This record gives sequence, C-alpha cells and structure tokens, in this order.
Amino acid sequence: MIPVRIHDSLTGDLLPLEPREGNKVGIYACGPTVYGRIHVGNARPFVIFGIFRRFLNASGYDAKLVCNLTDVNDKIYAAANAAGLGSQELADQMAAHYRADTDALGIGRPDAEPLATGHMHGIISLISDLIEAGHAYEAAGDVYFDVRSHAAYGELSHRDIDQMDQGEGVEGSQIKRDPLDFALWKATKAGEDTSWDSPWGAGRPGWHIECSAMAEAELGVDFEIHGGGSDLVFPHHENEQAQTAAARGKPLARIWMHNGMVRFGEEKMAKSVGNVLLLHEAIGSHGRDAVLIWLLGGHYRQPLSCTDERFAEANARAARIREVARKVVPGPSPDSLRPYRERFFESLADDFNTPAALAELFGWIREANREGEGVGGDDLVEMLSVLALENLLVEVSSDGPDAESLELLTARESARSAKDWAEADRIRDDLLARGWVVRDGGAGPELIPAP
RNA sequence: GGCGACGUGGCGGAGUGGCUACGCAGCGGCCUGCAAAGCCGUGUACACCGGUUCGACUCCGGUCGUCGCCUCCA
Repeated sequence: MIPVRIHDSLTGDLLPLEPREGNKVGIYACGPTVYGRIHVGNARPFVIFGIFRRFLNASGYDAKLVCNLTDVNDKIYAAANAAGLGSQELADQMAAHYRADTDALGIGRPDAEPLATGHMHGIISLISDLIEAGHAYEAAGDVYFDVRSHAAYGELSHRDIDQMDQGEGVEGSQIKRDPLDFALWKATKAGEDTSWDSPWGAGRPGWHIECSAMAEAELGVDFEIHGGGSDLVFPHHENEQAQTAAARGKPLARIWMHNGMVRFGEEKMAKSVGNVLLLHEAIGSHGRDAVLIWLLGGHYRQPLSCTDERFAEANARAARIREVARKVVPGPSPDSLRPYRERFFESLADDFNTPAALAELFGWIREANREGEGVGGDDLVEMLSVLALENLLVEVSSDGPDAESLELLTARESARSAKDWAEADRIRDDLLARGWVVRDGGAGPELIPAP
C-alpha cells in the first residue's frame, strides 16, 4: 500500500487515507436521480471515483466502491407524470439507460449500486432511531430532522446555522420546528403513485436519509471516503453527515472528497439550466477515449469546461498514445523510463492529481519515442490500465489491410523506385481514400488506419 | 449578503519560495523524393497594487474579475 493523501472538504486539509481495517477502503459516491438520461457532468464523479478505485487497487488497497441510484424522488414523480408513465416504470427505464450509458465508458462497474427502493427497511429503521434519540420528530405524517438538536450541524459546509437564510414559504414551514429542519419521511401526497408503509403512515423517504442508510448498509459508518459533486456539499452531504452522526455517535465518513462542476459555456452544466451534453451523445460524437481523457485532463476538484475543442484535443492525445503503442514491445520497460512511472503513481497518490499523472505518462512516451523501436511496454500497460485506457494499446485494425490495398502499396513502391513521384503520390491518395495512411519508415512502408 | 474556490504563455491545464510540467496549436530544424509519424529547438507565462524575503508566480494584506453553494442538482 503506497501512502495516499486526499483533500477533505470538512477540514480543508490533505488527509492521509487510513483504512479502518487492513487494506480495505470503502468509498461511497452519490449517483444521480434517475429521471432522465445522464449528462457528462453526471459522468464526472462516476469516472473520477471509478478510476480512483482502479488506482487504489493497483496500489495495494482493496477498495469497495458504492454508487447509489436515487429512484424515489419528487423529480421522478413529475417526470413520470409528464411522460404518462408510472414513476417506478420511469425510474427503472432510466436506471437501465444509466447502466448502459456508463458501461460505454468502459471503466467497469462500481462494486455495489444500491437503489433507494431496495433499502426501505434500513431507511425506516434509521429514522426510528433518530426519533428515539430525540433528533427527529413526526408532524402530520412527515418526519423531520431537528437541526437544532445536533450542535455540529453546518460543519461540513462551513455554515453558521444562525446566519443561514431562513426565509419562509418553504415546504412544510408551518409544521416544522425550525425552517432549516429537513424531511426524513414525507407522507404520501395526491399524484404520487408509489408509497411505503411506515410507523408514521404511508409515505416515502427524503433524499438525504436514503444515502445515510444505503452507505451504512454497504460500508458501515466511519468509512474511509464519501464523495460526490461539490454541489452536494450543502444540503445533501451536510444532512447525511448530521443524520448518521446523530444516530450512531460516529461520523459517516473520514474523508469528504468532492469533484468540481463541469461547465458548459460560462456556467455549470445542469439539467435545470438546460445546457447539457448527454453522456451517450458525447461518446457517440467524440468517442469514449476522448471523453475519458478530457475528464482526466483536469484536476478533479477544479471546474472543467466542456467544448468541442476540448474533445478534439483529448482525441489528439489519444492518437499520440496509440502511436507509441505501435512500436512498444511486450516486456519490462528500461530503467531509464522508471522515474516517469514512479511519478505517475506519486501524482495519483497526491490528491489524485490526474493531469500531473498524464504529464508523466506523456513524459514516458516522449522518452520511449526517443529510444526508438523495441522499448519494453510494461510501464505503459500498467499506467494505461490504471486509467482504463489500455484499449489504446491494441491495434485498431483487427484485420489489417486488404489484399487490394497491399497491391497498391507494392505499386507505389515500384513508382518510387522509378522516381515517378506523381504516380506514387496518386497511389498514396488512393490508399487514404481506402482508409489507410502510408508511413515510410526505415524498415519500409507501413499502412496505418486513417484517423 | 454569508460560505467555498479560482484568476498561469495562442488555447487547455498542473505545480513550486530560487531549478523544463504536460497536451493541443504555431514557428524553425533533423529525418523523408515530398509528406505522415517521431525527435530537437523556440515564444519576455504566472490578474492588478502593496508588504514580508537575499529572492515570490508561489507567503501576507488589499483591489478588480470569474465560478460554485446558500432551492432540486454529479
């Protein structure tokens, strides 16, 4: 296990990753609410935490990544109504889309992907515990968390509870003890076609309590890392933290790891703003390699802009990797390239600095290109595997050039021998039209699939 | 208004109290019949103003600007 440090949103410090037990690391990253197709902003945490898990496993840890799906929620009721579907039907459909869309990223699935609807028992029992401990109260079939009963409330988002906007007109404001109290359980309302029985009557869980319950069921409490988008810090994670700490007397997680937002234009990409690029569209038009390299090209905590230029640039980077992969041979890499590999892992261990790691990868590539042919590729395979980019190593052309193209290549060689450059260049254009780029290397001409 | 973060070369994007990030694009060169690929070289980079320091892009203070959260949000 190499030492890993991660920035913690609660303390604002770089904290060492210290497993509770052996080399086991539990990571809970909040997934989307499934009421529509996900966009590339939603894909960022999926990729960040998915690749982070790969890095940890490659570094001697045994990481368990849990990414939940929220499949009960106001938005789902609204979207289902608009689509003329049952809410569970819509949620199931969109959950299936989510799995397919994220599968296309090719980074593997999380170790667990719990659904809120699959954890009703745990949710209800956690709410009961909170009521019993005096941190929650029932009111007209709803149950609310009593924010004033938990002194630490506000610690994660660094907010002073007394300075927070307590504007009225919020849902349930008449029956809540404090405007900041948030719903753990909501009594079923007209127009909602799903509900669950509880000690407080038929209803459904609030958003925040779902995650507290699912995280605990999968990872216990005081687990290593809780993550998600920075837009979840308040109120979602603040509330999760408060619920679990109030009910269990222990913090929910040791490190809070938040990724920055994807920007589209000058503002955050969000369904509510309407400025979204759907993940499957991005993969369809730019390829999954570009999407992945683009996401890894910025530090996870910083905002990241989404434009066609960025994807084109990412594709150019992918091409450079494929290029070196052509000349690398199986086997151990030379010692001279060792430092790049070392710094690649050091960068990832230092607050998961993927852009710095990529810089080392490209440093390795430059050195390997300088060495020429026959460089052992083990380092490259290792680094690309961590980033889920090992596919760049396999030759794109599964079948190789067809016979006719090879004949053209031979004909071009004859023309070149005869110094008939016009003919040679004409044949080269023909080959390009057939999808092959001619490359005259020292060992004779080679046909490379056109980009 | 409160809280959090950020302003780096043509673009994107790391990082550091004094030493080449890296990628994309440009320019020059090597290689090539010419290209392509690759390699080498190249561009007075660190918002502005003060301060601390032998020395600051890097630390401190202020100014301007941008973004996120404070409501559902990855």
